[in-house]
Amino acid sequence: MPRTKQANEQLRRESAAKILEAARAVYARKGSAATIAEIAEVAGVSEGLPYRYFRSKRALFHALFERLLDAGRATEVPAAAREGTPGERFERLVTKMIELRRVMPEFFQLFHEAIARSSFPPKLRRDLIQHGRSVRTELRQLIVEGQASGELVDGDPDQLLLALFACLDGLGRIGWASSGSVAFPDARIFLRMFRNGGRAR
Amino acid sequence: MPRTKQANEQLRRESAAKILEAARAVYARKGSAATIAEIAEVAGVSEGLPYRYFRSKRALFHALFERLLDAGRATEVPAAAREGTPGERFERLVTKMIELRRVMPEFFQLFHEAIARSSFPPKLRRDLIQHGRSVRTELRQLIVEGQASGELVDGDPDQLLLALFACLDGLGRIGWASSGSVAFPDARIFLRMFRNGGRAR
Amino acid sequence: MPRTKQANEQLRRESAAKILEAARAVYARKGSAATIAEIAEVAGVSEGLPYRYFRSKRALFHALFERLLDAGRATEVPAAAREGTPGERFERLVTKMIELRRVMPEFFQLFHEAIARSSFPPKLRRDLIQHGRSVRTELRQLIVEGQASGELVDGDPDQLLLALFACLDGLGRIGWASSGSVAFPDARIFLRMFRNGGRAR
Amino acid sequence: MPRTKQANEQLRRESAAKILEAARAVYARKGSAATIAEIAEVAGVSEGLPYRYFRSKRALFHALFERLLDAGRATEVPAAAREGTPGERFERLVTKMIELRRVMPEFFQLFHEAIARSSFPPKLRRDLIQHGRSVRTELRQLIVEGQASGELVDGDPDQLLLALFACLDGLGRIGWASSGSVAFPDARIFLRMFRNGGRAR
DNA sequence: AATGAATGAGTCTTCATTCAT
DNA sequence: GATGAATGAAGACTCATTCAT
Repeated sequence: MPRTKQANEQLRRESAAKILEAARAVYARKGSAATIAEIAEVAGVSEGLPYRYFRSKRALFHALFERLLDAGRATEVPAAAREGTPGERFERLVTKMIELRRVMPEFFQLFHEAIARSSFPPKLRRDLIQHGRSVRTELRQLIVEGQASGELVDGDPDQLLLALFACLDGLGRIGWASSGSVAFPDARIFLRMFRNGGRAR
Repeated sequence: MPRTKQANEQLRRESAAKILEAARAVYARKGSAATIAEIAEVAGVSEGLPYRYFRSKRALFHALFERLLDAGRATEVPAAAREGTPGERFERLVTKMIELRRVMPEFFQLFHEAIARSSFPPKLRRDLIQHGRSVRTELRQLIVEGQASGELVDGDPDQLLLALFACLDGLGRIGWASSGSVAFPDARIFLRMFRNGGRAR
Repeated sequence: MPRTKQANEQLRRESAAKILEAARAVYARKGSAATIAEIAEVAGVSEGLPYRYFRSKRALFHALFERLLDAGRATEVPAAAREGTPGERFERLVTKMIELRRVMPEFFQLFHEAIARSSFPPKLRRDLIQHGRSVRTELRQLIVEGQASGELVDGDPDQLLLALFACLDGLGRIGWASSGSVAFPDARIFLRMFRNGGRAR
Repeated sequence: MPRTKQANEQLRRESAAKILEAARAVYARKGSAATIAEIAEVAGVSEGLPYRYFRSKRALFHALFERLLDAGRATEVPAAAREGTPGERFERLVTKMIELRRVMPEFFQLFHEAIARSSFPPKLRRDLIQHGRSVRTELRQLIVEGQASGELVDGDPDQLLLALFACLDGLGRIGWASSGSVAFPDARIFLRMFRNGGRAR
């Protein structure tokens, strides 16, 4: 007697998940030199199975990346729209972004691959870049407002933004390399870069 | 009539240099998906020539990386041992390190590949990690001393060190991605993270 | 409660027939690039079912071909042995063979595959060739007799036979390509090749 | 010292020719089930070499087919444009076409594959079909004219055309199967189908 | 009896590496 | 010293076939 529809769906979902998870793990270790054979081995399935779920190796990674992108978008966007002074909102948003680097470093790793490698799926790449740009725009706006209110340090907003993203990128890399096992610096250390130093001003 | 010894030497050195430079350029664009065929084309030599100078593709990249490592070591190490208070030496060293990220980002890109990819030549990897560790140790020492002298901000030195390296990593990535063409944040922005904000200002 | 023996038999026969029919349809479209997956889909059954009825893909096609061969044999052989002059019997037989090309072109398509592809099941191939040879022998005999009686045109009987089979092959191809939908030339056109044109007209 | 440009070109031409010739031979035997491995073996080269000359297996066959098409076009087209009555021109052209089936049956084999298999390269397919259509049109015109002049037999020109192409297709198949080794029927046998029988008309 | 998820051997394809010139 | 045609091992991908349900 054939399996029930539900049982089959369940099986398929589990297999696809196993393969995606294995792809993530192997990709983390080997980058785009990851082989299907190794992914299959890590997933504990045959070499052919990934092709029943993804048209090609490329498509498998595409699906993986899209999933990460979704996860990233889901958490990051709503964080800024809140009450409070510009400085408070800036600090809250930066703290949130640092936390994200700790929790899901794959997303940010991916972000950089997408920008660096021209072989990356163009649509996904555009999405990622668009996403990055919108976050950047929002942060710059907060910096300018925070400077006006005297909460944030003076200086070229673009330089400050660049410095902030350097820190964030670096944190993403640390998170990626250590997979959450290593200590992560406290957000307040970074906020000191931006807070208007002392009352004397 | 054969060429003179010197002329031959000269030719050899030029060819090897052309190939290494091409390898660097292609590696920057394609990562480890770089092919010998493309490197040869960029270098303007035949597909077979790289094998007269390097035993294998691996050896070619090994040589490339070693060269970068040498360049990195040459500039970075001597910079710290100098007179001045711990805080001054710390700031000088950090400024220097930031400058290096701008000038030779390949080196730092390489550094991270070495750590991330298990396929990296082990000896070179050890060298790189050793180098990183020594820099790290030196900086940690300076932080501790700077805190003692009241010049640097209080807090867990390891967290501060981690934060510093996050910034440096991020700067390396920015430098690598933009190949020197984009604005680079001023070192003083980062130093604000570490300077004891209260009185000394 | 199990189904009755008869009901089961019935089911089995229907499934096998569905699969064979689907195999024929897909084979017509894709040739030996036909896949079991597509045949199953066309038949509206699962991918695994064909293996309950046929040991292998090869065996499935073998069964299909054998069925076609049976059908061909059933209609073609008895048609010739009849009364009348040799010329009349020749014309009757040729007309019948032309008609067959129109009605079941698969059989003749198959015939040629069998001869051309060395991968064809040898036993079936032998049967097909044997069948062809016997038809050929009979026709040659009729040509010789028809020439003796003055009804058929003079000339090398083997050349005439070859010409006849060229026409028949071509008609088979036309029938195969058009699947019965296109006009088919009248048998009398071809008979003109063989009829002794001078007096009897 | 490197080979001269000419020597290299010579080598390349020879290799490409060897591979194409092997492809033709294997394709004749196995159809589209031909493998690159076998083609390479027949050509006496490595499995990888075909890919230095053709982007893919498909492209290799495409090149092969195009070459056959060129050869076919080169000989067939000019044959008709000549003086003489329509009947004479018709007979000359048909004789020529029959001869072609004997000399280069691959071309006509190909023609049918192109029409039957939807996987065939579309552009090439269009070319082949276009070529076939133009020949067909020309022959039909000659039939109509020949009927008007009383040289050719009466009857539906389309049926006569169909009968003619059936013969030609069949002859192509005979030529293909036997590779020139077997006797080929005389063109005059076929012309009898079309010649207006006797003076009595 | 039937299903369809899973397997793995066989092909296509790429590319580091060799070698005749 | 240099070239680039040729090799062949490794990796992507397909699909006939198996098997748990």
